[in-house]
Amino acid sequence: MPKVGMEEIRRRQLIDATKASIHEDGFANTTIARISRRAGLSSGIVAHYFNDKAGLLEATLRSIAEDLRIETVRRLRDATTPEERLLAVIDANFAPSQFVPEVVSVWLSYWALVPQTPALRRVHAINEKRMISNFRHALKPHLPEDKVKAVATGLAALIEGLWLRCALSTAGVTPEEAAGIARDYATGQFKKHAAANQPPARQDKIKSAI
Amino acid sequence: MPKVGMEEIRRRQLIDATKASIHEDGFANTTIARISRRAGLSSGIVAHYFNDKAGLLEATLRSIAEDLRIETVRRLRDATTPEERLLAVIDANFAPSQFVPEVVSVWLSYWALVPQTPALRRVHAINEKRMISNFRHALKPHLPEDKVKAVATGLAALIEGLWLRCALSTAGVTPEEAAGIARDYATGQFKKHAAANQPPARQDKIKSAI
Amino acid sequence: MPKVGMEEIRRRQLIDATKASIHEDGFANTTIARISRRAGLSSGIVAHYFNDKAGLLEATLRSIAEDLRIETVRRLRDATTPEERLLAVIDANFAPSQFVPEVVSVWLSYWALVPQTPALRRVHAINEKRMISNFRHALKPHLPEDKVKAVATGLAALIEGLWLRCALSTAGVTPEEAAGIARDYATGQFKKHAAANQPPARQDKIKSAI
Amino acid sequence: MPKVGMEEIRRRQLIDATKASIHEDGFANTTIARISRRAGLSSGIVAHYFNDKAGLLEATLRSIAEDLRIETVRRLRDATTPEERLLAVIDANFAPSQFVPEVVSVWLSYWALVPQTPALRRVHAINEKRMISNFRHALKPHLPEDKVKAVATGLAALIEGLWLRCALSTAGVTPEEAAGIARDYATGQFKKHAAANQPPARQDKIKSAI
DNA sequence: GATGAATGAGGGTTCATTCAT
DNA sequence: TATGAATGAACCCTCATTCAT
Repeated sequence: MPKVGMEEIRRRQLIDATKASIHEDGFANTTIARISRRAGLSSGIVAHYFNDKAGLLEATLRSIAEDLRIETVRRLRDATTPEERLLAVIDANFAPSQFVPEVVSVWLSYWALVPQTPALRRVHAINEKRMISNFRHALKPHLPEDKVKAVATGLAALIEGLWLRCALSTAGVTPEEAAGIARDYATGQFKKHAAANQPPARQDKIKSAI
Repeated sequence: MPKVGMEEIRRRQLIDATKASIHEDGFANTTIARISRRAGLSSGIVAHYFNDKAGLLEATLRSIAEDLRIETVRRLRDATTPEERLLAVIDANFAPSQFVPEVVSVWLSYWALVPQTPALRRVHAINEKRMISNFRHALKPHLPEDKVKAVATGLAALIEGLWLRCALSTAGVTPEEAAGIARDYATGQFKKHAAANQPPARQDKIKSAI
Repeated sequence: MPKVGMEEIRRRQLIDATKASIHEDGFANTTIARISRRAGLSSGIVAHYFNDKAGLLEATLRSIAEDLRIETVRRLRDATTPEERLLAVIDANFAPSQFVPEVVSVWLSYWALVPQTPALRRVHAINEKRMISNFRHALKPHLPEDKVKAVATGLAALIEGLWLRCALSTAGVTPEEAAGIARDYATGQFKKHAAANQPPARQDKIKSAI
Repeated sequence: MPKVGMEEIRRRQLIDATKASIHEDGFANTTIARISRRAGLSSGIVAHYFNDKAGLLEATLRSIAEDLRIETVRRLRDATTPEERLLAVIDANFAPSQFVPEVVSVWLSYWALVPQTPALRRVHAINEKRMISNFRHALKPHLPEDKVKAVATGLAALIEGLWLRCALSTAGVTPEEAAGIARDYATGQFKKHAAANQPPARQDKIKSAI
């Protein structure tokens, strides 16, 4: 008599153990044996629930990507103006649940795999598209058409660069500092454009929104 | 009597082959067998010149770090004002020799190893310190003391984030776009501060420098 | 649910195959591949049960040392007089189970490793201590204090020297011949002393015991 | 213009370095690289003078066997009676030049190779034959025909067993103790037989010879 | 006579995978 | 549903050997 709901529990256990192992042991030392030991399960269980080591790794990436998505969606629900939307997306990326070394270590490891792994490439492309899309929508009303892409790209790059430092710097960056830097970049871009092309009132509004 | 000068040639061959393999095969698939085959040499040669696979990998990282350092130093020689120095450092990071997928892939792979590899950790710490130090010196004259650190951090993050996209994006960012985004961030920070705290003349000077 | 009791079976299989390989292939040619092939198992099995090749080799030495210990203990149970004890120990060393080329080859190989292998050094020291201790106890009642050590050493040396010949000589020594030589040495030592220091009656008793 | 006499010098250097390496590094760690480094020469030199690693190893064994032979021959020149001859052979085996750990380590390592190495097997057989032959000749006049072989075998075994202890025992046996034990064995065998089959006068003679 | 750069076979080891239980 | 024993391919590394100089 198979227990119901076991599948979800086991999958969660294994994904969590994978994250922990990538962070603490390093990706190269993340083996099925270590993962299953951390999860308190046998090595065979991975094949049972994920078919493959690759399957577990992919599921783990999907998991953190999903966490970020949820964090973003939740904050976007409360945002009404484009500015608020922009800041909501930024803040989601530096939410405590995302800007912790354990999670960032996973992102970092996966980035290194993306170029050569078709499955991860697809997942990554989707994630990227979503983030950029969010930024472009929020930026569109305030920037000239030809600037939108560059700023959106810059913002995404800045966020990932700050994540990187979170994982790599011994004297790390705090989530608050990181969020501050990213917000600063966004507002700087807004102001610059507003000063040249828009009435001052608009600029104030932006400021207050931030 | 053995041939002289072979050592440097062989080391260069192997380092180049390592870069190529990391980029094309992926770091996880970069084996001594593949590297030496690419170099047109035997597998034993790696032990001969680098002791270890780890030794070759470390030498490869040192190599690209050194290339960046040289690129930076060369540009700094021609820079006279702080602004020019800042832009020189930015441009060095997007020089054609650095902003190519092959080199960026190596950076990417190494980032993923840094947290668990003491030797790479040291190399990374030195590189980081140098980059940040360059930025802080260039930013100091134009920004209030308490802003310098954040902007320097943001600039470094932005650069590495743009490198990341170079490695990961199928529709990649061009070096020119990337450099433009980074310069834009720097000038934005300058302007913002100049507008508030400095005479307009100063601002013009900045603009012209860029 | 894994099969129970497999561990002991596999360990025995591998230890036996190791002995056979050392004897037939020579220690230098005793590889994991050969051992496992002899055992009819895969090469990975060694790591599974012994961690290491070194672990298997150490276990093999412990095995033959243990066999000798058991053989000795069993014979000592039936020995009542010191003379009987002495002969029991001697006979144990030439028991059919010990004085066969296969087992002696293992002893021989290990002797060559002892000086440079701390783990084996410890095992060897224990074995030596036990053998010498057995001899000293048995010799004590019949020899003057200052002779005991030399005779015990001589007896141990003689036994190991006879083992050596068992392994090296094409026209080998038979267990019976070897045991006869060792017994002869022991009784010679007894007699010599008895003739000088003890009443004839005692001497007869020794003779009869032997 | 090739230097004359170089060959003998080089061969000696390499053989000495081989002995040192076997003793200090252990046989398994005795590589051509280590040997030639110890000798202050290049690795290619071994092929030049010994063709092979095997050739060098065989030459090294021949070298210590030859040293023993010379030591024996020298002592036999001064021996006139059979007893003296016997003791001369015994003493040669415990001469300072032979009973040192370095030389004994080499013997030990070679014993482990003899069974599987035809070339060494031949060398060993010759050595053995010579030693046993020496003993038999010396023992013949004093022992009944049927005892000679056993005692000669015992004596050879005892000597090699004592060598073994020299190499393996932490609390080693001194050459003097070792020689004493071996002499004791020989005289014991003589006495035993003399007591039974010969006039007392003969026995005294033996004693004085020892 | 002598070097040491270069080779490549073979070693021990690791580990994802399979499968009987 | 879950185990872990067993496999064997692929890895890194060592090292005897070769050979141009």
